[in-house]
Amino acid sequence: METDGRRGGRVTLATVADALGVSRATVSNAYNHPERLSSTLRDRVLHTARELGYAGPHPLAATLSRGRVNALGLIYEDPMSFAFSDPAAVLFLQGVSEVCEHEDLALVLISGGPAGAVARVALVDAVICYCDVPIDGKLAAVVDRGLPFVVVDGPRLPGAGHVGIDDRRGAASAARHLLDLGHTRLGVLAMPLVDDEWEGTADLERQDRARYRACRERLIGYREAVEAAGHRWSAVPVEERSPYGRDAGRRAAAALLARRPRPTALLAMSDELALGAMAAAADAGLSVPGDVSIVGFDDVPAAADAHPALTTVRQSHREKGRRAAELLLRPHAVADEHRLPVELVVRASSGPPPWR
Amino acid sequence: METDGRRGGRVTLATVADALGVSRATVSNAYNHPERLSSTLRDRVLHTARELGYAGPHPLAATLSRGRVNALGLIYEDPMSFAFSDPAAVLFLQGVSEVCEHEDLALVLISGGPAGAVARVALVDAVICYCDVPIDGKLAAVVDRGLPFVVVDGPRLPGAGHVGIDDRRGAASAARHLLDLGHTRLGVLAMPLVDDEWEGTADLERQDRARYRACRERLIGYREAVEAAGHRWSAVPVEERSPYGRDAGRRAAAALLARRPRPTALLAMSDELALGAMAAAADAGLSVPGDVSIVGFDDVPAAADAHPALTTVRQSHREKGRRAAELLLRPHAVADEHRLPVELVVRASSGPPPWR
DNA sequence: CTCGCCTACTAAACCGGTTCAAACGAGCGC
DNA sequence: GCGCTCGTTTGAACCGGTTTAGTAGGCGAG
Repeated sequence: METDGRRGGRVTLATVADALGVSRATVSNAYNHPERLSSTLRDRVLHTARELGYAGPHPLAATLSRGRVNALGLIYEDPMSFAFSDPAAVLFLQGVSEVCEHEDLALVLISGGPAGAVARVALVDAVICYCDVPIDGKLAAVVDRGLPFVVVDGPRLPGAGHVGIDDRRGAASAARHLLDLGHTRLGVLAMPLVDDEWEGTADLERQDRARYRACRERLIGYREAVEAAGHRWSAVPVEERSPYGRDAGRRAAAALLARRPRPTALLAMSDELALGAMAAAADAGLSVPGDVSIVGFDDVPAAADAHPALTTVRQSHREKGRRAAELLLRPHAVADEHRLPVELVVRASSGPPPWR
Repeated sequence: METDGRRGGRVTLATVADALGVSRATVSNAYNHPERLSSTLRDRVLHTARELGYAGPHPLAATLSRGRVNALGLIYEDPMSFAFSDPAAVLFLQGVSEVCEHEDLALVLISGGPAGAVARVALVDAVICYCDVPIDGKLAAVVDRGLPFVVVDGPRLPGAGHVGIDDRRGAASAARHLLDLGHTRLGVLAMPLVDDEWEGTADLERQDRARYRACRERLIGYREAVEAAGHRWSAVPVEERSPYGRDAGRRAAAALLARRPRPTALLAMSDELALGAMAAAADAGLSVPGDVSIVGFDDVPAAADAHPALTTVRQSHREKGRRAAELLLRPHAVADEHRLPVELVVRASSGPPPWR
C-alpha cells in the first residue's frame, strides 16, 4: 500500500484515497462512475473530498488519460483580434459557439503569429480553419499534430472537411444585377488579393495571382457576368486595399469615384467595403443610387440598416459556423463538403445609371 | 532499459528514444532545451523524429508536467453566442484577444450552461469573468478549482481582480445632460434587472432588487441626477425588457412612447437599447431629437453611425478587455482594481424638449 | 598522477489522474 | 455444502511527457 497522498501539500485524488483508506480507483469512480460504487462509500468519498478541499479530478490529468479535451479550436487567418472587427467573422463565431454551447465544448481561439506557436500546443480535439489560405504555419501545426480539421471558405484539402459557398455564382449575380439595370461603367472594390499589403488598381496579372480562394472566385464571377454582357473585363478597374475593413472600402471607392468617366456602379467584395464605399460617395457629394449604385457581399446586419439599405449577396455566416462545428463532431463526416446557398438581396443602394 | 517505445502503434517520445537508443529525457531535451545536447545528437534526434512521423511532444502531456496550459479562459454571463450579438461584448473580446495574441496565449471561450460543466474542466490557467453576477455555477467552478480570475463589470470579489467603470457617474452624466436641456418627462430603458425574463415597468421594489451591479449602479446614477434636479424618481418609468438586444429596446421604447403624457427623453442603459429606441421612434412617426431625445450608454461604433448620431456615454470596452487580460498575466496584481474612465459624448440624438 | 570540474547524457521520480482485468465476498439456487 | 453470479473494490498499467539528481568520461590545473 503506502500511496503518496500528500506530496507537497497539494490535495490530489490520492490524498482523498489515503484519508479514507481506499484505492485511488475508487475515488476516481466516485466522480466518473458513481453507479459503480455503493452509495454509502460514494457519499463518504465525496464528503471527505469536500472536507479536504479537493475540488475534483484535475481536468488536465483526466484529459491526458482520456485523450479528449472537449474543446474545439478555431484558427483565423489574421490576428484573431481582427476577426472581432469583421461583422461577418463575428457571425461565424456566433454560429460556432452555438454548437459548442450545445455540446458542452469549449471554444479555443488560436492566434499567436503565423509561425503557429499557439496552434502547435493548443489543447483542442479538432480545429476549424476559418481562413482562405494554403497551408501556412498555423495550419501546418494542425496537420502535423494529426488533428481533424475543417476548412471554411478556403481551398479543399485532402482529408479535411469543407464548408463554403458558391462565391463565383454569388458574385456573378451581383454583377449581373447591375448590368441588367443598364450600368456599363463598373468598378470593383477588392480585399487583399495577395498577402503583401499592396494597395492600388490590380491589373490582370495580379488578379491572376490572387491567393485567396474566395477572392479569386468572386473576381471570376464578376468577370464572367461582365463578359457575358458583352463588356471588356480589362476595362473594369479593380481597386485593392489592405486590410479589409470599412476604411479600406472608403479609400478604394474614393479612388474609383475620382476616375473620369466616373463609374456608375461599384461592386464590393464585402459589405464592409460597400459600407465604406457609401461613406466615400457621401464624401464626394454623390447620391446613392442616384449617382452611383453600390452592391455588397455578405449581407451582414448593418447592410439592411444602412442608408440607403444595401443591395448585397446574402450568405449565412452563422450557418457556416454551425456546419463547420458540426462537421467536426461527427468524425466520419469530416471529409464532407458543405456548400451553402447564396442569394442576391436587392435593396435601395442599387438603381439604374444616372442617364437612364 | 527496455522502455516501451511502441505501444499501440502511436509514435511517442519513447518511440523516438528507443529508435535511437537514447533516454527519453534526451529526446525531451532536444525539443525543450536544445542547448543541453550536443548539436550532433540533437540533429540526429530531430531527424529520426521526423522520419518516424513524430510531431513533437504531446502538448497535453507536456502541460501536465509543467502545470501550465498557456490559455486564458473567458466566462460570459449568458450563453456565449449572445456575446457575439452584443457589440460591446465583441469589442471586449477584441481587447482580450489582442493581449492573448501578443502573449502567445490561446483564448478559451467557456459556455455550457449555468451548471458550469465546461468551466469545471476547461483547460485554462486563469479566467476572465465577463459577467455581472454573484457566484453562480460557472464562477463557483472557477473558485473551487482555485484558478486566478478577474471580474469585469461585476461585483468585487475577495482575492480576484476587478475591471470596471464608474457606472453611476456615467449614468448620472447622461441624465444630467437631458435635464440640463430642459427635459422633465424622462423614461428609462433597462436591460434585465433580475434574471427572471420578466418584462414590464419595474417599480421601486424591483429596482431595489436589481441583481446586476452595473445595472443597479446606472439606475442609481439616473436617479441621483433626477432627484438632484428636483424631480421625483418615482415618476420616471423604468421599462425592463429581456434579453438585452436592439429588439428589446424597440419594445421598451414603444411602451414608453405610448404613454400620455409622452416622455420627451429616453435614457437607455446601453447603445443597443438606444438604437432599438430610435427604431421605435421612427415606428411611431416621431423625430429624434425633435419629438424625443435619446441617450445611450457604451458608445459602440454603431452609435456614431446612427441617424441621427447617438448621444451616449463612452467607455472603452476594448481597453477593459486588455486590462482584464493583463491583470491575469501578472499574478501578484490579480487582486488589483482598475476603474476606467467614462465620458458623455453629445451627438445629434439629444436636444431640447419640443416645447422649448 | 590525482583532484576537481565541466559537459553530455541517463535513470527514476513525478505530473494527477483513468481504466481494465482480476479479486473478493455475499447471496442464491440446487 | 457447492458452485455461480453479481455487485464492489482494488492493484497495476497506462496516458506522454518533464525534471532533478546523479553518473561517466574527458580535460586542465596543481
